[in-house]
Amino acid sequence: MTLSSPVLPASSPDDDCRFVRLSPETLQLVADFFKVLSESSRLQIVCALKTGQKNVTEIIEATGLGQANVSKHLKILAQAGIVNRQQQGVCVYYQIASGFVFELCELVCDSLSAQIQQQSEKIARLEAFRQA
Amino acid sequence: MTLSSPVLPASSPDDDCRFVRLSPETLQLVADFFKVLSESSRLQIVCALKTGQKNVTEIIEATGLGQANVSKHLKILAQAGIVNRQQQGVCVYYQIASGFVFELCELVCDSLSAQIQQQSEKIARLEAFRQA
DNA sequence: TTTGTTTATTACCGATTAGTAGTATAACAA
DNA sequence: TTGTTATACTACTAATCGGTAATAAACAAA
Repeated sequence: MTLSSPVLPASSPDDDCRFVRLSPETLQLVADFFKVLSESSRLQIVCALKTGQKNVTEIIEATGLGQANVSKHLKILAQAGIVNRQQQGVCVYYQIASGFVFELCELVCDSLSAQIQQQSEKIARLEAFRQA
Repeated sequence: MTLSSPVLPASSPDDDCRFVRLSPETLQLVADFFKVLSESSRLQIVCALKTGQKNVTEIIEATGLGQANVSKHLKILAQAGIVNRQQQGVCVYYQIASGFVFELCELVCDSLSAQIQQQSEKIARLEAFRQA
């Protein structure tokens, strides 16, 4: 199951460039998904849920964010399919819908680390050159 | 090379939850990276560069975006380390810095496809239930 | 020099959004 | 019923951001 859904074009086997042919509408969907993850408050909430489901109050305590704020962000995360909502009596519990989010975040972390590593090596070389 | 850089905490071998322990500052870095990819115009530019390097004029033609707009987005993409800048005479050529971006986008595409697939199956079941 | 081309930058407008205070609603307990 | 707790919702403000027109700078060609 990759890109065989009705709205996303199918990829041919000998084509490693399927992302190039995506329509503007599909790109907008992808961009919208990235936008959900482009707010540190929402990433904080996602992190707080990594160890298991939490209700809203527990999320508020874990993140230090305001109640209305958390509620708003949870709605956005739920609409994006990143978290699931489950009512249990008075409380509403939220949990990560798929570990996929963490895959994404760790890929970005790795990339950022590599980038920073490269930059510091470049600076070190420049420094060595300046000394000589 | 994963998270051994100075600013990002190292992960212990038996820990598959390194993302949980990231500091707010690191989360902000990750969020900022996602924000760069959260605009369909920038994704269009990335797509246009998938087949190889292009100068600004070629990118403008490929995407249909305005010149000032493309220039601004290219600056943002370059600052994020997603594209590389290379001056060749009068023209400035840009190219994708790492195929990593496409990995990310295709992961999101796959996830969105799966999501849409699930939703249409759910609707189909509801429809079948309504008919009966 | 003058003209045209390529790219970057600045200033501005309109739209979006994060955070918050206040309010509403729903479930439960006393 | 009354009060309390948990969550959601509704303006509202301040800040951010995308798109664009205008300008500038660098360079090539006539």
